[in-house]
Amino acid sequence: MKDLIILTGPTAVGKTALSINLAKAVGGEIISADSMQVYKHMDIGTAKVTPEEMDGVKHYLIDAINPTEDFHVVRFKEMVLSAMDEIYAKGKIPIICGGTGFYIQAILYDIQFTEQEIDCAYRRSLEKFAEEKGNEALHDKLKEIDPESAESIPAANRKRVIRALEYHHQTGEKISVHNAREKERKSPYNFAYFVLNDDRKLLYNRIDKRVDIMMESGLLDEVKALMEMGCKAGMTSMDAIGYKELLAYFSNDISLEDAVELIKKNSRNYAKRQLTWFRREKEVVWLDKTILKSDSEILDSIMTTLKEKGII
RNA sequence: GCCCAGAUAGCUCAGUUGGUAGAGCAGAGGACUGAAAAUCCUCGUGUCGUUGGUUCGAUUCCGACUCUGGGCA
Repeated sequence: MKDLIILTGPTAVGKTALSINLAKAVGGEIISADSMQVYKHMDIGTAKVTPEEMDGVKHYLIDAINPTEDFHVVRFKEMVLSAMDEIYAKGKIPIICGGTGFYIQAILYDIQFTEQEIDCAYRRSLEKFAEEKGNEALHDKLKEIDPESAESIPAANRKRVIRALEYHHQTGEKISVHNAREKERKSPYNFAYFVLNDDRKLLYNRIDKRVDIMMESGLLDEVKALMEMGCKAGMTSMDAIGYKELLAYFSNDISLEDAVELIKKNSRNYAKRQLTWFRREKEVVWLDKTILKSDSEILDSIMTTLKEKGII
């Protein structure tokens, strides 16, 4: 079994600096598991690692695609798998670092996705149907073909209702069956899964402060430049926190002050959702900064776990 | 100093024709398997500013006091 290190945690907890120290300590290379740092030209708002911070440690999946492109788990998985091959070939250990729990899970448990390309036309027709007939009517369609999914997905969650219908449409299988099957998967890796966490109040303070720093560092100009490249609301990349709010400001929907407050709030809510995700993951090693006070203590704790697992 | 308006959940406020109260936001918990920084679900007891009075009963009516706005001097 191949070794794999995962380092994650809520936004602004301090993953980046730790990941680089860790990579140096174990002779690893870093693969970003961040749904927004993959995009070029989105540096300030995604708090992307700078080349200086990388300090010679190789990073994958950073600045990998253009913000006008679409990105999703399947693409992520393909790219990560090839990066991992490259790293193993060098005899190094891959360190997956980033805050997108869903992406991490896809790699860790080697979740299988369907081969088909997404059928945009079908998706759009469902969207239109919901727009005209309402979420309930769409949900009723799902009830007919896959009652189990309909039971677990609320009608209001249109996105997931659409995906469930789409899955059935493409494969003839119920997505509930697929989900149940994938849930049973055992990881093909000898892995260590670390979640860095801190006191909620401290974390929120750090988030608020970091947003102020982003604004001082020129986030407005960054967003303006993206608009000039053709980025607009509705694109996957422009759903990113820090970007969608400033886009709303530029289209005169909200004041700058409100936009900044919204960025802070959305970041806080996001951090909370991330923690909900990680709590549910099995075999997670929590690194609690209220107990492990210094960087070296955290690193020592990680090294101990890695030795236990035979990774180093 | 005088006049007016407020004082109710962390915040902004609603309300109770007198029977101890509820929205939005913030916040908390949860879900998630090709949009995931996305999308969605659940959760509201608080000396109703303090203190007297009227009343079977006051957060609600009356008085005084304190504080906060605004106005007049």
